[in-house]
Amino acid sequence: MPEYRDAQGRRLEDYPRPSVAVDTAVLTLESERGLCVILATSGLGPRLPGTFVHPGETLADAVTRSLLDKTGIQGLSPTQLHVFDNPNRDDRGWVLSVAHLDTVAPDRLRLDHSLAEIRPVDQLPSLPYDHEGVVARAVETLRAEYRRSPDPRHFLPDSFTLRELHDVHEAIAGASLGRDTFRRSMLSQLVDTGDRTSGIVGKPARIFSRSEDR
Amino acid sequence: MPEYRDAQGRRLEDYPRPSVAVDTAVLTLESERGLCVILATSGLGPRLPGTFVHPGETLADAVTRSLLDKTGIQGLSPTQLHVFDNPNRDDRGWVLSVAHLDTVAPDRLRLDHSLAEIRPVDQLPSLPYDHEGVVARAVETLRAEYRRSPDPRHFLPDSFTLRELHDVHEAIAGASLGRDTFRRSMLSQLVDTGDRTSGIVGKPARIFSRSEDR
DNA sequence: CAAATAGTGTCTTTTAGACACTATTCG
DNA sequence: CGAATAGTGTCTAAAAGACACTATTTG
Repeated sequence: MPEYRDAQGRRLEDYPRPSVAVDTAVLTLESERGLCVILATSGLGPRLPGTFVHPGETLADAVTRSLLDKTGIQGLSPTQLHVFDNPNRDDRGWVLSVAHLDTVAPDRLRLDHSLAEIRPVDQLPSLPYDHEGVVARAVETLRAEYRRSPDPRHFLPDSFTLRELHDVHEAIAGASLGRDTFRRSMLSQLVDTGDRTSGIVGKPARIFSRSEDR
Repeated sequence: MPEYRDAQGRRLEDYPRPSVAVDTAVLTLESERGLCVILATSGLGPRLPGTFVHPGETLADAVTRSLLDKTGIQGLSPTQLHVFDNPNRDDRGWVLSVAHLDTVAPDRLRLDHSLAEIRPVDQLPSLPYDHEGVVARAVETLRAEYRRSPDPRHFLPDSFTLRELHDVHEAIAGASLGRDTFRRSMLSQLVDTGDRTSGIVGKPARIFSRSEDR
């Protein structure tokens, strides 16, 4: 690649540049405690997992790498939320941080408990930098996604009952949702597999799957 | 400030860092052509106004500076849209670009026409980098804001008639909106000033103002 | 059969949309 | 007065919400 120089004969590297970090709120569901976030616990007190972005990497690459290194989990589909850009937000110098949301289904969560802990989003400890704001944005973004679509983050397996989907939605919304309206709005967005549950008390439930990849 | 060093005794500046740019889709309304975007026209072909972020600046500062320098307009309230982060997106090297949306009311637009032109968002020329995607995101974001609130970007002055508001919403939506439903949904979100229009044909219209700063 | 859960039918309330009709101004 | 625009009243259709009732399973 021919080296670039601007009108003053200078390269990009001759101008001051910020360090760029990523910080990620990984949200998951727990049956008892509802919507939770994963916090790294590496001596300095609880915080969101993050790292500096390396050359040749995308932001999503950096998120995935930081989650593996800092919490032992396999990242999925990081979504950008916001760039925190206060020039004085980090004592170490000029650091921009790109906040992300990621999600992991409870049954796929393999967490290294020596590195991380799981906390309900409404019972957070005090977090450094802008991390409490990141969690708030992550929760609001996830709620907006689930208002539009049955299970866009695949918290459930490929097929599931309406009851299971209802429980997921209530956990994410942090509120109860009304059986009738929920059923009607979801039926039009799901595919009936024709199968039924069996082996548990009560009338067998229809088993549905997502249409396309919603 | 004591100089920061990490566990390897290195400073932040010892690690590779990207250049960080901002690019902004400034949207405005024209009575005949509807929703439009401002394009810089500086010899290299039309493109969104942008600049590299300087030390000590926020991203919003950089947006404001670039708009003044490249188009002669005074920026208002830049909103972050997305970070474009493909490591190879710029020939000059590793450059992240933070896309922004800004808006300017037609009567406050003082454009330097030797530097910039105004184009309807549905009649764009071919744009470099990710700039067509930026415009698309900007338009979608603005439309979402106006679905939720009467005039969050203050395209209209402090007081206005329902007709004027209706025209703004149709221009932004790029579609006609239905007089009755529009009226009903807006009345509950506006404050009746008690004044009426006068001097124009037809029944005088009530003049409303925004409640709070919506 | 009793308890538990799934699913249906139906009624009411709310909201969206259409549209005719009235009201008030200018020229 | 006629053209133009603002505002109201009312009807219908669709959606949201409540709730009783039926259906089918396990233990």
